[in-house]
Amino acid sequence: MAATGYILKDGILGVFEARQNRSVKNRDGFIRAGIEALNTKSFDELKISDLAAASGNSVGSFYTRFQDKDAYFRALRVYSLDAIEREIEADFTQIALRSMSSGEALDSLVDLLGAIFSSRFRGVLRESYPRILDADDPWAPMRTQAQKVLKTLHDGLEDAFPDYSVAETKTRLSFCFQMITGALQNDLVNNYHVFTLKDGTILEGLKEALRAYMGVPRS
Amino acid sequence: MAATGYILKDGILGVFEARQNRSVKNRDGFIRAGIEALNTKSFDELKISDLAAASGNSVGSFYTRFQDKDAYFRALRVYSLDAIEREIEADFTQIALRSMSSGEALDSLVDLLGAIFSSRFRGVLRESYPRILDADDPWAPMRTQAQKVLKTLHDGLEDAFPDYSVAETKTRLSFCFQMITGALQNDLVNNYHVFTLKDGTILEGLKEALRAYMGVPRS
DNA sequence: AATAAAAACGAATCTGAATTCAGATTCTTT
DNA sequence: AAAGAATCTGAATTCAGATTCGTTTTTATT
Repeated sequence: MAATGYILKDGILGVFEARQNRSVKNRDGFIRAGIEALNTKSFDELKISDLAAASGNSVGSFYTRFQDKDAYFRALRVYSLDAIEREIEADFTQIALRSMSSGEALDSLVDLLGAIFSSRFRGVLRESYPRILDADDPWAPMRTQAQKVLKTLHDGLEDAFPDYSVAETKTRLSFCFQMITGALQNDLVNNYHVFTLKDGTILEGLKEALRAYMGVPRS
Repeated sequence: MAATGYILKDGILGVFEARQNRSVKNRDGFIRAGIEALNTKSFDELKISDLAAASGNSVGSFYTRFQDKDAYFRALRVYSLDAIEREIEADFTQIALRSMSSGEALDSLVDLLGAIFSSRFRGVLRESYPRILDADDPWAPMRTQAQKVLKTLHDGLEDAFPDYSVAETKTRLSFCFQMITGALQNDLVNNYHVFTLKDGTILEGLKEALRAYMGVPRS
């Protein structure tokens, strides 16, 4: 029976199955090192030899786990999106939403995405965007997750915006989601902006703008 | 006297001065080919040999004009930002704004940036963002231009938003600007979004959201 | 504890695109 | 129209990393 990793699910293209625990540790070490390094450098700037050094492994052992550098990125992404998904499921629940006003619910969406984009996975996310159009549709789990979040939000709030029909509300919430991810992805790459995630100003701005867009009366 | 190019200003780091017209044509050919190619590929994917072939030049002649591939990108960027700047100066004027309501003025800002992000320079812009933090501060002309646009807007509209003080109006217009560029830059990289620049839906959404954010009454 | 399968190791090899360079050609100047 | 400067050319070179591979070490099985 194959040893099971506590970190990574099986069956990623180009990621070899680990039969011994030491290779699981090896693999997980590379993944941890990569996720961290991507918060400082671009993927192109990562050298296999540096990753090996950082995780106490050898270059050769990298290639016993990953077919090539691309397969390695796939592993980083699967792990990260998976962890993000778990955090969302835990934090963004129908139950929590029920106790909120429509404005607070919108705010909590902003905060949720803000937390994700400033998490330790931000580097992986940043590098994932330019690969969205790859043939294996790597962003599919993100889209699915976004749909779930929107459904959660919408199910709790379909009648909460009196200015708009149920259908219009759905469309508008989808636009809100896109505005938030647009602003945050932008902030990930840039650094000069007046409003930024670093000091929370971008989240404050988004909250106000989205409340206004959804016709939520001022408190 | 040095031959003067009709396309590129002088004095870019690593771009050699052209003394004969054939080298100006050569250089401009490379620049045109690059701007076009970047609407299809990433800068890393551009091969000097392909650029040479596309512009009817040789690999060697590339290096008689540009110190290296980076200097070439700088040239692409200077040329593009310059052309964008000229278009903005021509289209986004105080005079034009005077004939508009505050809502229409906001709309015209969205349209202006939408036009830029879907112009033939979109590839250069896409590649410029990840280089914003370079030591030579390549984005400086863009920031200057943004300030000018905001000043033009603000000067024409400082009393147009009764909900907000003059200072608050300024801050808010700056946030509007950032929302627009965020959404559009995002659209440049991604492709799966519901709202996109391709069909104008993203511009419509932005217009509505920003009007609401600025407290412009519905028409 | 012997054997075989996995895995680790890192120096050597490979790769492919950027860059160079030694003529060959075209301008510019006198 | 000759001389010298500028430019062009593309095959050869360089180079930074990714990838491989022959050995050695560790683990699992008997």
